[in-house]
Amino acid sequence: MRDTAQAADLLSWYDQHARALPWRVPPAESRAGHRPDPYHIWMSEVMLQQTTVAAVKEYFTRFTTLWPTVQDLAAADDARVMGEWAGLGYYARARNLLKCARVVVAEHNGQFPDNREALLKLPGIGPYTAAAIASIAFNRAETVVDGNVERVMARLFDIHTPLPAAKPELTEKAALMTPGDRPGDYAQAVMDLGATICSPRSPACGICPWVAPCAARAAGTAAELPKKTPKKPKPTRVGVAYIARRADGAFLLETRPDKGLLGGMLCWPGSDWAEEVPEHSPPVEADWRDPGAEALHTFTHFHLRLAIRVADLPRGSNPERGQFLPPEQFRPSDLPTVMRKAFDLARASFVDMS
DNA sequence: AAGTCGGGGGA
DNA sequence: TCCCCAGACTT
Repeated sequence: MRDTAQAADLLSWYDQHARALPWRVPPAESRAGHRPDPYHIWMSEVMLQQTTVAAVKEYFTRFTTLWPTVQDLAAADDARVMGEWAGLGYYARARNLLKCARVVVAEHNGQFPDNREALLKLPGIGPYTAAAIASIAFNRAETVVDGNVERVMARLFDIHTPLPAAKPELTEKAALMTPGDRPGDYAQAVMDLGATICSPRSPACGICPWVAPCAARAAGTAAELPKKTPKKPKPTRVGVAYIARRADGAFLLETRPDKGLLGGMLCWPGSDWAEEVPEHSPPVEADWRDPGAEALHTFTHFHLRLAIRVADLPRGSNPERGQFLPPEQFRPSDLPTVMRKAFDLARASFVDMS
């Protein structure tokens, strides 16, 4: 039942068209038996969860430069790692990244497990990432099922069941296609195919190595697959953020609790976010002014209109919330995007800031 | 099974 | 605008 001929067709396409990526071992070297650093594969795969290759590249280079080994990362300061992750989103990934690095060092002698089952036990590693590390880093015949693979399989077999209900069936088909030879290259090949040729809107069937066996191509349904169950509309929430600067240039900031939205991230103190601005008081008594602009931002499941208040504080100021960060310890790039937007709008209100 | 959790780029 | 992206985790 397993189809090795089609896998071979895809692999020869990959040998010619594999994208050069910072974490990737090119197919020529892979065929020669050279394996990538499991630490690099793990790092890239976690960053790539629901995130585009283009967005990940810079972060991957930065992280692996700052922390070249899993031991380096395990020893890193939490706030530093969260700050470097700022802007990439899904911040639970960064918290789990650190947890996972520390487990690998403490319980696995600094070596990533080489099989799917053991990898699955690690924080932040789910079915996809476990299969990706096992196949790509250790060349095990595990099947990766990401958004690309779901789309490719739905088309290859002309499956009209909507996602996520179709996931088990698509996973089964993907497993049947996975070869015993070069499974790591095959995993990357099938994802490259989905990313470059079997694209969501207008698939380039004319140059697809799998055009012959593709059932959706024959049926003329490729562009409308995979079907997905409709998603809910996003409500709008509102809130207020308070940006205060002390006379010595220190800003009043706080670190969010690990759980929930923007967990563990450096943020401006403020109200909760709801349909109406919740009852609240500013983090410190001050002459708050309104810069007259709101930060507009869209999260996964709601839109946010974040009003801003700005104040200059005297040296002896005693806030009820947050802590002062001196200017040499405050990098705006450590803020999640919505908070950086708010800061950019507030800058103009501090007359002596550019 | 459904909800939570970011952000950006392309159509 | 809307959709998508090398998903994981919680409820």
